[in-house]
Amino acid sequence: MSNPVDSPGPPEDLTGADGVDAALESVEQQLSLFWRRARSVSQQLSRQVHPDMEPAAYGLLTIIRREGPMRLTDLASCVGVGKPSVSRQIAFLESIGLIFKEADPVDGRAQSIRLTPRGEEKMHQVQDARNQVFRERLGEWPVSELETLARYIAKLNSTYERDGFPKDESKRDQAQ
Amino acid sequence: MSNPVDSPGPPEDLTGADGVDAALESVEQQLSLFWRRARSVSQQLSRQVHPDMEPAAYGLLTIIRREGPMRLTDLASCVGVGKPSVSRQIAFLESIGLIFKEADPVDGRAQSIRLTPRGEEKMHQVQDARNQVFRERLGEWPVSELETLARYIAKLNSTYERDGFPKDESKRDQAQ
DNA sequence: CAACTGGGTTGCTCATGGCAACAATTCTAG
DNA sequence: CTAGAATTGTTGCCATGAGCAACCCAGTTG
Repeated sequence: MSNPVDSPGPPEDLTGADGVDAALESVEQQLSLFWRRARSVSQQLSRQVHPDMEPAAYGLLTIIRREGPMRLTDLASCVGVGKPSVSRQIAFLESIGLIFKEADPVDGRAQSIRLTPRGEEKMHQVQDARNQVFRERLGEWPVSELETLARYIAKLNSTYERDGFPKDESKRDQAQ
Repeated sequence: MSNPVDSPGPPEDLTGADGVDAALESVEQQLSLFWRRARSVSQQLSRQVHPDMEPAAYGLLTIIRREGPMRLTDLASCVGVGKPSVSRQIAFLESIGLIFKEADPVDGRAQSIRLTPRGEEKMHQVQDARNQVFRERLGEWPVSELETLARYIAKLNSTYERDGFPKDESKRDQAQ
């Protein structure tokens, strides 16, 4: 923002803040639109791949699977929502046998949430199906673009991280 | 339950599709995370810029502003949600005096939705404030990345378009 | 022991959106 | 010209997901 960089590649030679402003506006609008559409798409997708699997639940499961057993609070803070929501989701997932809660031997209050074998299995199926759908939608994209997109969104996500979520306690700061 | 959706041995020809697969998975995960986080961020943002302005309403207003007066159905299809949702949002926006509905002289059923002067004014304020917030968050990004991000998300959005939304036109009530 | 802290759950409410059913209007046959 | 189809927008009912507050239970500390 401070420095009008001589971009070697792209020819967008807009001077500093102007270009940033325009670009920010584009990002904002596209993001806003995407956010709104994403709901129906995500529900649709979830219903395709597995009717039992709620869209929100899938996100939790991927994290648990990727990060290994973790406590509910960590999970909540990782996904960026409050504990109550996660608690309910987890309760549901436990009720259908995809995860189980294991008491932490060290800390009696805490609990390790982990996938059951059936959960692992289902995740395989669902991820397969999801991958297929995504490939139908984005398969024609050049790999480099996909990678870039993933990287940028990850960057976006990490940007949100440093600002704090309604984490229910400790950091319930309300940006004012 | 038994498993009605098992796809037994689909041709897993990963002929060079490995990279695509991995990239798709990244995109999927980041998108999933983003979608989940975006809600709280968006609400937070909306509350900052203007407490009266619901997150969803803002999206509608930007579109109306950009595209000019339009009918409710077009608006709904443009934003990718059903008519009922938009109808309610619009009713709310009208109740707080940001838009008004003008009867179409040609088609008695239709109505042109347009911004009131007050709506224009408020949009200015809100957009200013939003821009500021976005700049705080993304201002350090190189312009080229912002532009690329915007372009990719736009591409993503257009990808969804061709697939159709729950547009509510497809299935109609079957007569008296 | 009591008091405090931190992990998780539950009750209530809100925001958003879908589907179905509806009223009002226009269009299209016969 | 009139009956039925189609379209525009509205409303009722319900589902999902999330937040806040209040609560319970286990550990920690004095």
